[in-house]
Amino acid sequence: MLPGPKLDRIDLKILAKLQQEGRITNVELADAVGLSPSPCLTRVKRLEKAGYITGYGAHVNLNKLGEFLTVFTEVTLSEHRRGDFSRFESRIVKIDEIVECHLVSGGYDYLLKFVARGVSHYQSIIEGMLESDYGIEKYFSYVVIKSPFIKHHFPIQNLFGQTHA
Amino acid sequence: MLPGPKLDRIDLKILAKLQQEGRITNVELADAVGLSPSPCLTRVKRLEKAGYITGYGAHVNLNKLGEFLTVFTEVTLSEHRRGDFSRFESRIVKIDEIVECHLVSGGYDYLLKFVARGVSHYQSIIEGMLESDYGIEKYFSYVVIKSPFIKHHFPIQNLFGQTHA
DNA sequence: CAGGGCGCAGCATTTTATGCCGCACCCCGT
DNA sequence: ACGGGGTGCGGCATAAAATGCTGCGCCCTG
Repeated sequence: MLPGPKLDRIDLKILAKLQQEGRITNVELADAVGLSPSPCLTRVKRLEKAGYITGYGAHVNLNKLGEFLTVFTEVTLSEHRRGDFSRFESRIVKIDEIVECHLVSGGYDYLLKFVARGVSHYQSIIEGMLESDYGIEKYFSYVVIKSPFIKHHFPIQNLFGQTHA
Repeated sequence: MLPGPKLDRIDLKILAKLQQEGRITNVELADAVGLSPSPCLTRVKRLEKAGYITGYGAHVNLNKLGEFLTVFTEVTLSEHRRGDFSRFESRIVKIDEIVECHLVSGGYDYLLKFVARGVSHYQSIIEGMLESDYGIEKYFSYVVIKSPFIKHHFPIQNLFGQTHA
């Protein structure tokens, strides 16, 4: 038994492949994982329906679109009661420019990732958050100068099997 | 052939759509952006070739695969000479478990994102980096407890037009 | 050893991808 | 204003892929 309840080796190969080539044809995918198209498609549909695959997306090169600003922002909430977290989360998810939200352990509460037109745009979003009742005690911004790499996939092969390969 | 004004409104709609539905059929995409399939496909191919679209990927639900560890790590290099940065970057890109690398302004140099099997796995990777000559002066780890949301797309519509729509 | 269920390959049909063609529109030069 | 050239679009024909159906072999179980 490899992973959780119902994923075999072939399922993992499918996930790994689709993670890196999301628009591969089912015919090619089937060949890559050693199945014929029919059962391969069946598995993909099953993985989608079961929630292992939550969607597909093109990787758009932001830098080619223009000069935009990416910022990682550390946020500390002023209160840490039941509800303060969910309230904060439910509000920021509506802000398009906040593309990621992580609750972390350590010196602060949330690590957010922003994508904005520039510093003034970013600043206006932050100010809006401070003025409204988001429950923010303090924040700190780390402007991204460059992203040497962003792999759009995690190492499925390393997360499994590595121990008894 | 300057890289800027090569994209018209339709191109942006294509990018926005593919960002969120990377496996949409060309027929549906064409309909969504108001073109017939032929010119739509031509544009997509052009956007891919020109580097606006760098690839496609499935969004795999890591949590459903098991209990894994995601960590954001702040790294400060010991030296900041020409070459120290590129050397560091060229080495860490080879580590599968490091899925993102951002050079930031502020209190440290790099913000890295790790995905590992657990703390011991993460620790072994970090130790390997410290023992080898990566040029790391110090680091700090922020373990991700939960990721309330990760949008796999940035707000193309907001980054444009908002100012002169 | 026999019965039942599951997953796979093969096949037929529908849908999509892709390349080709002629037409309309726009920009330019005359 | 008129004519020529280039670009991009829609329509059409063909190749390829997606999809649903069917029968077979394997494995578990009694």
